[in-house]
Amino acid sequence: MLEKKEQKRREGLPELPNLNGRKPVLRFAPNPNGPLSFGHSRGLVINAEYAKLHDGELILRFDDTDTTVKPPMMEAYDSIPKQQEELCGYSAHRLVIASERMDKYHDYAEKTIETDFAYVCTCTGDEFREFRLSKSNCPCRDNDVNENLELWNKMNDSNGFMPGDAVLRMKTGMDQKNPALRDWPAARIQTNPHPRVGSKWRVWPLLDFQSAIEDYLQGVTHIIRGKDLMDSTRKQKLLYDHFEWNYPETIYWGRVKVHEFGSFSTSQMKKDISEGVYSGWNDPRLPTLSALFRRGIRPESLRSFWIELGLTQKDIAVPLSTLYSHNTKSIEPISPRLAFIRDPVKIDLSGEFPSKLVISSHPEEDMPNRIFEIKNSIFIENEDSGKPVRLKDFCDISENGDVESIDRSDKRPIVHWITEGIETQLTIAEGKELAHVQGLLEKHNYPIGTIVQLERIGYAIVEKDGLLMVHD
RNA sequence: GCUCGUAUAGUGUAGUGGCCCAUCAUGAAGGCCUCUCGAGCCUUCGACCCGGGUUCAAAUCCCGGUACGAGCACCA
Repeated sequence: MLEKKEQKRREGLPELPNLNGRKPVLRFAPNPNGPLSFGHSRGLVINAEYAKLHDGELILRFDDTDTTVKPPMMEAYDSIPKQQEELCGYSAHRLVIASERMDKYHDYAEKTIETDFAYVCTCTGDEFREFRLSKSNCPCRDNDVNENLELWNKMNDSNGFMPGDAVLRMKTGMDQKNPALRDWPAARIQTNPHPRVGSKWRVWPLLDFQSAIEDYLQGVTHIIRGKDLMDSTRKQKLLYDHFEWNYPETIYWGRVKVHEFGSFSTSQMKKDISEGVYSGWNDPRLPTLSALFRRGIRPESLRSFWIELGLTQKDIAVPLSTLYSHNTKSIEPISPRLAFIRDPVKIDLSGEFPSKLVISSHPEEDMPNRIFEIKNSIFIENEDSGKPVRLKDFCDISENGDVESIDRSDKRPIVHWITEGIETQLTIAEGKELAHVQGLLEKHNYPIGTIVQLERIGYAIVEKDGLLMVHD
């Protein structure tokens, strides 16, 4: 009999391919040349969710094998694990630091040489590019194993080759259809000291080699990576084939662009911060995780945001408002209401009205009440003045401040107001600019870091010296 | 140049031959509720890149276009 298949909308992340009852081992491998940013949060969230979903393991790996182009930043080794935990809700099961596993990479590099799957190439980059394009062998390819071993030693010898003089190449074949796969480079010489291990090593593996070896050693079952690394997968598979290892399942995603963030690179941010363009890594204008957290974007919002975007290979552009709508859902129930009066205008009240009001801090949730002692005047925003309005939770007044009704008597606009307040600055990150709005903030004693909702304005977070806009 | 990938409403996304005159979210418009321009609820708008082919039947398979993106680094 034919079974009717129920087609329901799939919720959440798609199934991990070829799991076959295994507990998956996933990894996220940032370069600690700077702190985590919005882009990293995708990899973190998706990998961590899968690991949690299937009771598997998450590996946090520092791919810190470049001391020249992307020199490691020591603080990042501390800040990244902390932020990983904050974002994912649990800390990674394993922490791997590539620079401390160099002996393994060297062992395997030597194995590739000994098994004649690698050779030391002393051609220049330009020379090799020609060979690659013309599918012709470079002269170094004919070195025998012993020659290669000798040259390898010379790469490792501080009196031997200098950076740029020689690289180790995998002998994948110059006749590969895909030019990217032709005898790809696996290791090169760097003499800049590494901040963690100094000058202990001279020959450092490149990503395709280091990552491939480490994934094997860690028993990684599933790799989730950008589709820009598709050729990386193919290169690594050739290495796995040589060692007769099984390559992990690989899932790719496309590029994500957030228009409001424009293009930031870690190195550019680093430069701008040192030049004082930004106040620090958590400057609200920056797309770093610390800035987002500071701005009141909650970890669970980032998680549901990325899960909803899913794992398609499409390159997508998402407006920040999508992230905000996720965030609103999580902060709305916990945000007490406060009045913030921009451009305040004092209104003298006349007529009958109570001298004390107790107003709730949230329309639905149970929160401590706000208590107002009302004297003879209140403040409203200039924009709301000059017309009859309803003071929210208080009374109807005329344009002159005559109290016309305690109960709501008509459909006049409802405005927020305040008896007295503290001169406060609200900071708003608008693209690459910071806008500041002065106003009178209702008295409160919420601690720093509390997200409040400024009535009729939006959400803001309490900072030491004022308010920082979350979003509206 | 070579190689690889992707194409469903404004934006994301579900959907792997019939349940799809296509899902959900977000957005926009309107309404309800509410003493916030917040939250919630309701309604409406809006899409299968193009052209062939296979098939009784295609968003789903095949071929060819087109568009966009990526790799070919001594970065990750």
